[in-house]
Amino acid sequence: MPEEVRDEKATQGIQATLDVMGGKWKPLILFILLHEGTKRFGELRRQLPNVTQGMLTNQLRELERDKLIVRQAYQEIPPKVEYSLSDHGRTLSSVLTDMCGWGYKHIEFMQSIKSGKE
Amino acid sequence: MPEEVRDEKATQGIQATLDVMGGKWKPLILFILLHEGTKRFGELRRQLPNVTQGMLTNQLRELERDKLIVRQAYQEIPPKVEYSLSDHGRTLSSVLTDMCGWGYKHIEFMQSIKSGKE
DNA sequence: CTGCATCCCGAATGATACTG
DNA sequence: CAGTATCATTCGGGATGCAG
Repeated sequence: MPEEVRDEKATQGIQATLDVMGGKWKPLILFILLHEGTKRFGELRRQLPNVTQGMLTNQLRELERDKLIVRQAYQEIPPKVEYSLSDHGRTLSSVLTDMCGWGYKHIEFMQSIKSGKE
Repeated sequence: MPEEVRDEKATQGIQATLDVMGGKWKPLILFILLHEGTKRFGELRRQLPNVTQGMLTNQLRELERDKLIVRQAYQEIPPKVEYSLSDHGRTLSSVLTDMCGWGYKHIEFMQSIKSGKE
């Protein structure tokens, strides 16, 4: 397989991952659902003080569309909606963990450089 | 450690990773440098037909700022500049590979759903 | 050959008010 | 409580022309 094609295919995979969890709040939402299980809309909202209702709804809709989370609505008054990771969403766990780990090493690396300069 | 704090820290790491490789062309640039080693500016440009000069320069500058790649300029006429992964940049390899792998599984997963529906 | 500066656009994000 | 609608804003991405 020519290099260009292989590179392009590799990037497709990475791009797909980025498309799915690249939103500004998606990583945090996924992380919360991964570690704390099912959450109601209001609970998520309270745990994400800087996210507006509209944005939260938006991000949740996209995650649902991409089959990473499951939305369960109860037809009650008052309304009640619960979100949880799907089985497919749980397969993101290792990637999420890896990125988290690398990110921390990166932050430390940058700080070590900074302090070394000054 | 309270849940909110742990979540926030976890997200910091993920966010740092996203900041660093989240640009539209960065994953591909990193992948090429990872697999093919040092490249001249013009070579990269030819391998990324859809990226404008300006964007390529931009992305390379950011990657350099984040210490993922090394820029070596030769003071010649005509100018010659080579880019290569730094040691730190190479530590991204496993993350890149993981994301690539998950992305592909995701693409297949979505296609299996689509074909199942129709 | 390589890179910078400038302008421009559309998408993503965010604030606010309203509804079942 | 959960969600929609609308409008403002910010920002990444892209085109073009110039420069060392």
